Formats: sequence, C-alpha cells, structure tokens
Amino acid sequence: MRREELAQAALEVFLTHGAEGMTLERVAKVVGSSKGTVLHYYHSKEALLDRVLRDILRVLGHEARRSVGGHPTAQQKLGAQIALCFRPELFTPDYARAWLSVVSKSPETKGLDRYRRLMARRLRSNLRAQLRPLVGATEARPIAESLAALIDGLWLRRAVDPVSLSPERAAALAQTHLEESLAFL
Amino acid sequence: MRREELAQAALEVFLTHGAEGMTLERVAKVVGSSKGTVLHYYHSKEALLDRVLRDILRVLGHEARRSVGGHPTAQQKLGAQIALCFRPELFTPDYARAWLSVVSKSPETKGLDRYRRLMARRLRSNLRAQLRPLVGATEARPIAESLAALIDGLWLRRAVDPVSLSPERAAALAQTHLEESLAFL
DNA sequence: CATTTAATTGACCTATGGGTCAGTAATCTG
DNA sequence: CAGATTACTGACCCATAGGTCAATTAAATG
Repeated sequence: MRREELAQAALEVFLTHGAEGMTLERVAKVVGSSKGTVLHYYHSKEALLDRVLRDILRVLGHEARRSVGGHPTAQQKLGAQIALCFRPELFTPDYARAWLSVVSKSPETKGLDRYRRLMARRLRSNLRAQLRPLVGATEARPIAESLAALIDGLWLRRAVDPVSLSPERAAALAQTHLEESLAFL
Repeated sequence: MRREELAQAALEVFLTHGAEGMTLERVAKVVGSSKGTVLHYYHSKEALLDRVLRDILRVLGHEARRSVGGHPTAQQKLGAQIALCFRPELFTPDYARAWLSVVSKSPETKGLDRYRRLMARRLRSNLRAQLRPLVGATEARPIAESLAALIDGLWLRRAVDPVSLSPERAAALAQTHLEESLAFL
C-alpha cells in the first residue's frame, strides 16, 4: 500500500513540476519520507515515472472507452472524443505542462518515448476509426491528422498561456474544424 | 568577433541539444575553447541564450517581412505566411525540438518566456491582420487562433516524429484548413 | 519471546552544470 | 621597450539529483 501512496504522490509532483521536476526528494517530502524510501519501492526514478505515466494512460483509455463508446452514431462519438480531450478537469495548465515536459524530454529518454508515441497514436487512430464510416478510409486520414494536430496545438497553448484559452473555447474550435472538414466532401 | 563566433556556436548547440542541453562546455568545445572563455564574453548562460533567441527572432522577423510583404493580395500574403512557417530549411526536427525545449522550459525562467510570448503573439497577430480585410475583424480572430494552433500542433509533431510528416504535407494541411475556414463565410 | 524479514533512514558517492577567481599569455598603446 | 588592458585557462566552489549501502528500527512469524 506504500507503493500506491508513493505513486499517488509522484503523480501529484509530476503534475505540478513536470517530468524533470519530479525529483525523488520532492516525492519523498509529499509522503513525509526520505529519498531512500522511494528508491526502496521503485528501484529508479525511471521506474517511478513509468508507473505514473502508465496510470495516466490507463485512466485516459478507460475514460475514452466509457465516454466515446456510449454514443451510437459516429458523429456523436467524434464529439465525445473531442469533449474528452478538453474536459475541464483534464485540460488544465498543470496537465498540459506535464504532458509537454514529457514530449520535450522524450527524445533522449527511451522509456518516455513509448508513452508519447502511444498517446499520439491512440488519438489519431481513434479519430480515424470514427471518421472512416463517415468519409471513407482515404479521406479519414488527412482529416484525423489535421484534427489531432489542432488538438495538440490547443493543448500546447493551454500549457504556455493558462488564461487566454478556456476549455470550452478550445473544444469549440476543434469541433468547428471537424465540422468544416466534414462539410467539404 | 569572438563574441559573434560564440553566438554562432551557441546557436549550433542550441539547435542540436535544445535550451537545457546548450551547456557552456558544449559551446566552448565547438569553438575549441574552454567554459571560462564563454563566460568571459557572456556573463551568464542566460545572456548567451538570450542572444541566440534574439538572433533567431530577428532573422525570422526579417524573413517574414521579406516573404510576406512581397505579395499584393491578402490571400497571397496568407499563403506566404504559411509557406514561411513550413519552409524545409526551417521546419526541421532540430528547429522544432529546440523551439519545444524553450516552450517547455519557459514557465520557470522568465527570460525565455518573453521570447515564447513574442513568437506566439507575432504569428497570431500576423495571421489576424491579413485575415481582417478578407473576413472582417470579428471573424478574423477565431480563424487566426485555430490556424495558429494547427501550425503549432504540426510543429510539435515534427519535433517528436521527424519522419512521418514532410514540410510539404504540413503546409498543405494548414493551407487546406485556411481555405475551409474561409469558405465558411 | 526470539528470530527472521521488511521498512526506513541518512550518510556518502558520482556526475553535471553554472559560476568565480587568480594567474598567465597575448596584444595594444604611450 | 614598458606598462596597461584584454584574452584565456584551469582549478575550484556550490548546488542539484540520482543512486548505493550499511545500519537501525519496526513488524511479522514460528
């Protein structure tokens, strides 16, 4: 159970300080312990970060299935997918910055790259899968690519400018882009 | 003249290793000198990084005026602006990663934040200014915002996945998005 | 209760990286 | 040529951060 407590603390530190800033000492302090204890349960920082990212991805995947799968039509599924990307409790400056820190650090660390790839691929392939029945396979790809890039760009802006872009506005921009793309066929 | 040489070397290191990875020792090694020498000409790493970013922004601004200003119509100006964003010698994995490292580091360093803001604001306001005569002031803003976010997202993808997105394809996606937005009025 | 097993700590090691400084070599200048 | 300024170096300091390890304490178990 101490392992879980530490994973929780690590997530907290990760969200406020990013991947680089998630130091063993900070994690230890949150749980009122020492660096040695953290390393007793996770043999390296990489292992701890791995655990944190795995947890995030698991929750996200679960939410995606729950939220997107509940709708019958493809349009509704797409809308739900976009809404999920910009859910106010998810589309926060903290999350955005933390994600950005992973993306920016991943080239030089092998473990992180896996999660970044997974995240990016999952979004694109989900969008494409839901677009296919609407516009066909050949048209689905560029639309999914463009929409995914737009979503990434909006997240990036959320990370660097926490005030001037609300979740609602971001979601609206993405939704508009999708509708315009669909109208052009 | 040694100052210029060092600025050049710093730019080189910055592009290959990012803002964090631009260490004084690496810069010194490029110019065949020692860390002390670098600090002799730039009293801190921050000052050196400042110089590098200032240079990049100056060149970019110059290119923008030259390339965008040369066209008469607003549509052509917008096309030129997009083309500039994805010029093959600019839209490189190195540039993208370096830029990303600045964005991701900027929250905790105030000097960097200035340049990030400048870069982001410049793109958005340029796009908006050229959109205004076409669609009016009220419509120009959301279109510029969306297009800027898409461009950012495409740069981000370039940074993390250097192979699967060519400059031409990225430019085409942005151009398509612009045309679809314009057609909806 | 005693012995083993797990948990926890803090001291210590190493590496990195920014920055300081005194001393030395080179170059300009009267 | 002499003296002053400038260029340059390497040794050193300090902080951070990951990781090791032996010793100590707590807990479980026969």
